[in-house]
Amino acid sequence: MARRRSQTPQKAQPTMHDVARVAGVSQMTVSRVMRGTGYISKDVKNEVVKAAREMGYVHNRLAGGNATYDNPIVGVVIPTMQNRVFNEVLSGINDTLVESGLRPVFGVTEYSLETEEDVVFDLLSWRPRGLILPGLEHTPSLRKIISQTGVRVAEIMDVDGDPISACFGFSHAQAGEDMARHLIERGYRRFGIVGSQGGLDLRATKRFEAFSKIVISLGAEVVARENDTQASSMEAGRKMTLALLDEPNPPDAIYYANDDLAAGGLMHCLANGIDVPKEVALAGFNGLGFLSALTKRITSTVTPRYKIGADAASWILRPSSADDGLKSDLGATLRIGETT
Amino acid sequence: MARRRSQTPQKAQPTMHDVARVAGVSQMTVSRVMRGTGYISKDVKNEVVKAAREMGYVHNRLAGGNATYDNPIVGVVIPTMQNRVFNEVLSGINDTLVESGLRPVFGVTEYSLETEEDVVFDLLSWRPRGLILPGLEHTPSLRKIISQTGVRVAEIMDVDGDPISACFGFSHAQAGEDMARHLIERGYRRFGIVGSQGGLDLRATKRFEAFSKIVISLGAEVVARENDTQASSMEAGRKMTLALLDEPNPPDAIYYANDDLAAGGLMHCLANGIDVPKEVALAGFNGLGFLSALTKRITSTVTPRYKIGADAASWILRPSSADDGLKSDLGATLRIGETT
DNA sequence: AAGCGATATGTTAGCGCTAACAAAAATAAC
DNA sequence: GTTATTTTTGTTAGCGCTAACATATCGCTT
Repeated sequence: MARRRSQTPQKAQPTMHDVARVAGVSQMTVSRVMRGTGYISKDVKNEVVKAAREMGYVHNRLAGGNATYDNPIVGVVIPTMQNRVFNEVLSGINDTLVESGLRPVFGVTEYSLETEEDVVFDLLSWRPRGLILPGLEHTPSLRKIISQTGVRVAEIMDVDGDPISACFGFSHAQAGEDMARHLIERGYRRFGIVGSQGGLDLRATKRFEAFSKIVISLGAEVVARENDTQASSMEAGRKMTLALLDEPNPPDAIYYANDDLAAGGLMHCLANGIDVPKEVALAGFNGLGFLSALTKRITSTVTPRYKIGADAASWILRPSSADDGLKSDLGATLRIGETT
Repeated sequence: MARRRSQTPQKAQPTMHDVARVAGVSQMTVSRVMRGTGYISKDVKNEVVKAAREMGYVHNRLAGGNATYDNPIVGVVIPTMQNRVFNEVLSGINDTLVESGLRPVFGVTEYSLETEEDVVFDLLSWRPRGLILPGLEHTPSLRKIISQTGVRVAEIMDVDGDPISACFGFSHAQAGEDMARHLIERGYRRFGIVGSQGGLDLRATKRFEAFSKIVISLGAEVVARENDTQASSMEAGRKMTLALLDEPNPPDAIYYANDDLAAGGLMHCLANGIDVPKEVALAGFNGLGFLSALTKRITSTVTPRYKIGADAASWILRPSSADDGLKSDLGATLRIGETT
């Protein structure tokens, strides 16, 4: 077994050298067997695999990565873990990476660009093969360190702006505009807007801005806004809907930052005998699966969450940098339900 | 800048040696500054930090970890990403680890013990400081490699069984029993059981078994079961509830594997004018926040998800192995709502 | 002014692994 | 049967970093 310079927290692990001795070959041969590269005879391979298994040897990719400057990991930054949207994005990323033998290492920003900076710096210390970041907005320091290290960066969820190298998402401005036009067409004129995260969700803000702009340009108005500082949830949606509809001149349609908030709104109406969409129309965002389980199908914008993750991951995996400046708009489509 | 043996995928990164040359000190001094250990004079420290920042130097923890046999990472294995329960567990893990400068590296098993084996093996190749695994059930090979490597393992979500070293969770048997007693006490006698993941969720199975046992021992019966192979969701819950209640002799109470399924059931009843709990009672599991946003508060068992993650992570961080064999029952409490 | 502990920096020898090169051994070509 | 080619193994040097062990330098006491 490997000798140690100092006492370790764990048991001393066998090294390739140890395996090599047991299998009666050179350490390099063990290395080749482990990586499955170069020429190895069947017999030797079996011998090595057997010895390794018996000894409980686990290939040390850290040392390997150190020797080759290339580690099979990708740094993944997300704004929050408390949101099922990112579950699906992460699934797409994870599935794609694992297929190629890579692993994601996560960092969470809690919607703070300053935290994002710290997180990215930390993730870079793992010398990842690439980075996946949320959105196109970043601090100057972040941009600087990215360009200094030359790390491959894929930005996701948004295409309204200029990517560092490549971005995968859809246009939030377009989504907001589409929803505004749809609601106006249906005859609604007095709009409420409900968000969360205290406006830190920059993508939601983009949707709301585009939405408001169109609404106003078409002669209607945004009469009320609610923006909780907490994380988005059905509870928050229900609470804010109550607040909005309790006012003297309530809106006739509410545009929510996402489906959870909208579903909360629907629950409020259901519980209080408010007719949807007669008394008030509701529209969400994301087109999550659970909407189909509610009593009324909520109008929403369906976003390609899994695909965004999968595409971003496979772009990172692609060695070519020919497709720099790539703006991949995966599209978001309005899905009209029974609440508008 | 560092010389390279071969062309690299990324730009050549500066090394400590490069920073040292620019700052006019030895490489070891840079190492000390980066890690904040040993004696360093203010002037030298500032000089080094400045040089590093200008050059865009990022500390290479891989090489460091290789030299010290100790990497600030923890391998985290979860059954699925498509479940908000794990979001909260992961939040607890992540918050706790990040506070101590560690990072989680994830693996997903999709509820397969064989996949778990592969995932753990892969995670071990990062020489993590510890491993967090879901549940107490694992394959023999998995157990073998764990004991051979001596890696620190925290098992989470369950305490019904013997942990490898320590476990953090609650008793699913107890939770199932509590729910059974509550429902029996309320007068329900004909039970339906609704699960998902095709029975692969071993913890749900434990709850259902304890539930059924108590139900039968108290003279009532389980008249119907539904167990979708898909992932758990409101949609699946609604669909299975329909199937259950469409039969000739429907149950008078349904015990769901989790809140999403139960909420789906409530939606089905709501949409079809079925009185809850008069015609049928519904009970979920987990006590997720969104339950409070529904039209009726669903009876459920509240589980300490965040705390499970946080406790498991801080146990990994604790160097002492004195608390081996630790079984930390964080408790799950019945929360009676309006659906039973 | 010598002596001392505390502070501050440098030197050396690796960590476990892989790229690159070298050298055998097996096979094919003629 | 010899040479060219392919397959199989080994040797050497080094990745970027840190533990352990020097070696200075400083401030302070007596």
